[in-house]
Amino acid sequence: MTPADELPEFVDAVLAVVADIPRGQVATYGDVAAMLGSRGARAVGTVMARYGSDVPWWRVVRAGGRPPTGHARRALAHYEAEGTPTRPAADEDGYRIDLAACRWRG
DNA sequence: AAGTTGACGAAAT
DNA sequence: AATTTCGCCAACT
Repeated sequence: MTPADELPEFVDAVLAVVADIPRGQVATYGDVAAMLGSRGARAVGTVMARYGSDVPWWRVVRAGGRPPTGHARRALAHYEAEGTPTRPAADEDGYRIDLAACRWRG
C-alpha cells in the first residue's frame, strides 16, 4: 500500500470540516457536504458512520435539527455538556437541536 | 464496469 | 402530518 494514502481524500476532507465546528454549534450533513463543494449529504453520513468516532460527531446533525440516526441519546449528553440549545420534541429522538440558534456557518 | 449501500434531503403522495 | 419515492454522492463488491 502506498505509504502516504491511508484514507480516501473525501474522508479526510469531511473529518477536517467536522473538527472545525465550534463547541456549542452544529452543522447539518448537507452543510458539511456543501462546504466541500458537494451535494452528497449521504456520503458525509457514510463517512461519519465509518470514521467519525474520533471527531466531534455530535456536532453534525440532520436537516431540521434532528440528531444523527441511532445516536440521539449519546448526542444529547454532549449538547447538555457544551450548552448547545435543544428543544423537546414528540418524535422518537425526544428533542430537537435549535438550528436557528446554533447552526455554524464556515 | 455495473450494482449495492448508507449517521441524508427534499418533494410528492 | 406521516410515509413513500426519488435524487445525490462516494466507497465497496
